[in-house]
Amino acid sequence: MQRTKIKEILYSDKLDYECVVKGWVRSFRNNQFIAVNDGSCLDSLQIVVDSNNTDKDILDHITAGASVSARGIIKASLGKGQKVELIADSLEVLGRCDPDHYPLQLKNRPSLEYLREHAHLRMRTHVFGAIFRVRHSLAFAVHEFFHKKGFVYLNTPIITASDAEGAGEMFQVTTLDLNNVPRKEDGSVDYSEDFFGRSTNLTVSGQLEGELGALALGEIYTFGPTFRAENSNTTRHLAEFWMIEPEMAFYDLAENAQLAQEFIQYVIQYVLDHNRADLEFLDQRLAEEEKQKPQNERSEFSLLEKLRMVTANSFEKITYTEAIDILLKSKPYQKKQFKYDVSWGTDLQSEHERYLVEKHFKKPVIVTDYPKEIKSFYMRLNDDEKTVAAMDILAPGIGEIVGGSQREERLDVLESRMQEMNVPVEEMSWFLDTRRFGTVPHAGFGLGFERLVLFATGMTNIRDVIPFPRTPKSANF
RNA sequence: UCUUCCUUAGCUCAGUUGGUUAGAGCACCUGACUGUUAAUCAGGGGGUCGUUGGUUCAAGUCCAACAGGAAGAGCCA
Repeated sequence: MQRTKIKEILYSDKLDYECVVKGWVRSFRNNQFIAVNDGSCLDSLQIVVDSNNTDKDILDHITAGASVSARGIIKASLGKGQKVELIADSLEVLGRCDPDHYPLQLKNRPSLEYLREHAHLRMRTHVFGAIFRVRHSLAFAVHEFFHKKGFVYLNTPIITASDAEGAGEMFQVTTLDLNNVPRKEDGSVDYSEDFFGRSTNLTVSGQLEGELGALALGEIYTFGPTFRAENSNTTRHLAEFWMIEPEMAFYDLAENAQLAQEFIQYVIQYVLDHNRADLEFLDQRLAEEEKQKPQNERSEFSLLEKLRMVTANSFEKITYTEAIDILLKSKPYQKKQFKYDVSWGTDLQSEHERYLVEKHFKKPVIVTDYPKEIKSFYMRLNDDEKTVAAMDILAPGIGEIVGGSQREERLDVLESRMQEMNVPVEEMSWFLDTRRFGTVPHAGFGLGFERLVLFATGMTNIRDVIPFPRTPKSANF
């Protein structure tokens, strides 16, 4: 008999039918009730066993973490905690779980840090089960959103020879023997002997290749792994993360910002519609965590309230110049509570972004038109020649979740910007070809998928929303 | 990379101004229990106090270095 998933049983009104259920034991109560979870949903199914008529050897091995298979009839539950339960006719232990050595003792509420060190098993817990089901739904919604809009999913290379992307330190990819590196006469490494015949790295962004796609297919998006070898030790940075990068021909900055907002609202609405139980559980988890904090640090909204606010309201849209004005007039600035000074021309610091998003507007904020000196060479120069058509979307609790811009499509302007910022023009000739041959105005943005998952789940550490986090000094599993 | 904090039983954490044999809850083991809901009840076992060095009559407690972890900053998504 084929197994039935627990989700199907719990989310259906059907009764009095026979089925087979397989999963992992969460708890065994009163020598009679086994709570079994199979990962298909947050809740467990209660299996009722007649212990007088069950082999003692089986009963002795019904322990937390053991895997079991049970066959029986689904009945309306006599107890109060659940609607239905499985009255078992037969019960089998598929895989024993020695409770003395099993690292997950869920009744002890192990800390997130402890679970992080046992990442190979943490997906069996309520919290991580919920997180990774929400993560899946978000990924699915990303593809659905772009597909419905007619975007082409483009796979940009993971290994790249371009070192001019300028988005951060790169991981080198090589098959050279590091104990015996071939050298040229001048002592430098001879990369002509390397696998690709040149120096290569893991990608830090698929944007430049994405632009090539957009200037042929119209609208494309990438969704793939991205690598930064920065020594960043924060709750919002990973060395390996997943980035979504749409790139659109014929879009200007305003259309770009509009798309980004629509996109975020769509995927959040998708999980509100499809992951209700998981989000309610994460909402409660966050509420309990908030209770531990002092009153003035607590969030005034619950997770579900925050998510509904994001889908229901337009994001606030301001220019960099307006943001500086707001900050200069703000109480913390006038009371000299900011650690960093505020002045036109310098980048917004975390404390400034947090003030704008969490105190002033209390919702996601799109900041546009930054000074050209603090942004990348490929962003389109505005007519004032001081600012570029850039946009960052700042989210409460996360900070920068989207970074994007209208791209510089004018060959002469782009070349002079590259020279100003010491970007090797010759090496980038393939990129400049798009501007030489049939250039068009276009725009795009990058969104850190894990930061989106952070926002949707209310988790606070990015290492808890990716199954196997890679951070400096840590690449286990 | 910088700053600050943390490391005591399998887990979560107490441990006073340095002072005898380092505690609790849960988990675990033994037993009881057929309507439990993180089941409950009775009994039991379990510790090189992160590592190394130092101060002291005496260090879980004070000092230093190292290791691991966390928070914040910078960089960014």
